[in-house]
Amino acid sequence: MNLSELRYTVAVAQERNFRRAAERCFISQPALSTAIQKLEEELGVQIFERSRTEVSLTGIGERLVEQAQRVLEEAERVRSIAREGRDQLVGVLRLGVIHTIAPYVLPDLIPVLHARAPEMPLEVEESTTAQLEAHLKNGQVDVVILALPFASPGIEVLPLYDEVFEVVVPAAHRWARKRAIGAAQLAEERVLLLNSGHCFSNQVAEACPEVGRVPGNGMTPGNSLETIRNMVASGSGVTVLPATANSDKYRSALLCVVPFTAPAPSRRVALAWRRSFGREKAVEALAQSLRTLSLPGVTLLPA
Amino acid sequence: MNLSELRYTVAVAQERNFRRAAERCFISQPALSTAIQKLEEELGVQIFERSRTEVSLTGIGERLVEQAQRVLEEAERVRSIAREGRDQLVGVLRLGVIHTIAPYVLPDLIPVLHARAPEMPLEVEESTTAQLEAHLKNGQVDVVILALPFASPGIEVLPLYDEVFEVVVPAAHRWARKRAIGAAQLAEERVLLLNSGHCFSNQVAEACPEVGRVPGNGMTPGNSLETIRNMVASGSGVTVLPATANSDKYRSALLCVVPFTAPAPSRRVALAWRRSFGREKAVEALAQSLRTLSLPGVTLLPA
DNA sequence: GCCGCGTGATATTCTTTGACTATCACATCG
DNA sequence: CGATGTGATAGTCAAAGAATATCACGCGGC
Repeated sequence: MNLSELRYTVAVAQERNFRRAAERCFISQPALSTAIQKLEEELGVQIFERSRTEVSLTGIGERLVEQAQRVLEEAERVRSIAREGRDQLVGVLRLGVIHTIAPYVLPDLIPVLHARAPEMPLEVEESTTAQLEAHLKNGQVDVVILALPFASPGIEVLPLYDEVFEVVVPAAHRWARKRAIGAAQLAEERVLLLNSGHCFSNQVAEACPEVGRVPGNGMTPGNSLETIRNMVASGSGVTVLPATANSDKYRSALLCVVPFTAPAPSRRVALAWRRSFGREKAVEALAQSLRTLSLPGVTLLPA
Repeated sequence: MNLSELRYTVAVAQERNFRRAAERCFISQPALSTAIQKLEEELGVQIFERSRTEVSLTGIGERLVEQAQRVLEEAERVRSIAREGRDQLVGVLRLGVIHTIAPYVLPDLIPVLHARAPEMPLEVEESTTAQLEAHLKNGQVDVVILALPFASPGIEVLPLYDEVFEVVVPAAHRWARKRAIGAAQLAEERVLLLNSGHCFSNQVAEACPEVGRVPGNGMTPGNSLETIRNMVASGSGVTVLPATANSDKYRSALLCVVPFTAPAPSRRVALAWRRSFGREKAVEALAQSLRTLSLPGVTLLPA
């Protein structure tokens, strides 16, 4: 039994004539006859009574045709579901974002992406790179916004922009008026950083090796740069933040942002997704949307 | 898209592993892979995400699999309906019977046939041979009980039994005490018969040509031999009835039944059905049931 | 860090299936 | 009685579906 046979059966039932039914099915009459015979044989039941003059349904044939129609309708719904799903910009996109990017990029990103792909709701997971990598691989998220370096088998990576780091000190700090600060100078201060589960802390430590030598650094619990910013404002020390975390929105009278002396340390932000994730258009829409945001301290990479 | 592809898709969705799914479908893994690819291609949608390590459903894939299952369920119901219909002794049998047989045979036939085929309800149409032939050919009835001669293209005929004719006269009639009456003698009397739409009247007229010469004969309106019997009881004339119409059940003090002198005229009763009517078992059950009735004046024919 | 294992994809071959054309057998109708 | 229209049958062929053999690629153990 296959869908063609059911389609032919319904056609014969409606036309009550093999030739006309065959025409309607775009096949020859013998092909139709043998198809119906094959189905009747397989089902072990006579569906039609053929006299020379006319075709009629047997009692059981009537029930079978009715049910065959139901099968064909449900099959048609498969096609219609597929039609709906054809647009890659339709359907939930599960997006992972590292803690040190999410709060500073998502508020701007979401409206832009929504304008570009209005039928693609986001489900956002904010976490660490390690966690997001695992969830990316097991399919719990589809695309991740993270900082390089990052590589993983089966995972595609698209670098998007570079973002400089900046020093944040209390407003009353002796560095508050400085034009720029060298990385080595950070060794003089207590530098508050997120714990080492966060790539950003490691990148700061790498860019400013002197920081690592100061005891008490890098011990902050929690996952939020905002906590650190508050601690700095309260005079617990200084910190280094990515530029997007220092946009006007986060300005405070208690804090001063001071750039690094050139070359300022920075991180490269990228998208990552499973190579097998089929919705390239969705990834592209996300990348384009991120590129159109004008974020402070950010240099776009060529597409 | 065909049912196999849907079946394979559901299997992969359940196993989340092409090899195991292929095994469950009794096909090779490559065959499964290509089948799924073909379906995805046709639908223009990716159903599964294949990483080296595991298979998972895309968003649209989940909906498609669910719908595919629905299609398969409905297809399975086609098979189950066919299974039910496989028994030819299940389902309505539309039976046509001529007026001069129905009232005398059906009351005995129905319980016997019901015992033989309890799941085969009868729909009975009582009519003339001409009308029944038309209804048989256009499918309004399936099998007909009638009197020979009868032949029609595409119609199968099975003779069942011979039934003698008998003369019926009022109890006070001068023939009431006779042992037998010759056909020619009927010319002496007013013989009441059904109108010529009924084969029985014609057969009587043929067996007793003298009857035709008496004016006023064969004019009875209506389709019932009982009307004629009542007319005879009331003294309007005499008549000829088939033996089954004279069983004990219909005996009356006002009437006497007198046999013809040998060789008594008779009619041959038969079944007729469309050659294309597939339920030979149902016809056979009907024939066997009729043979087991012990009807008066009836001689069974060899099967 | 390399090798073996398990995964799905691909290439090639072969069988099966579905469809075509040509033709038949049969009933109907002028 | 021949013309017409019906579904069935015969013979042929191309396309679909499946099998075997093999590949490419992650992963996990040593």
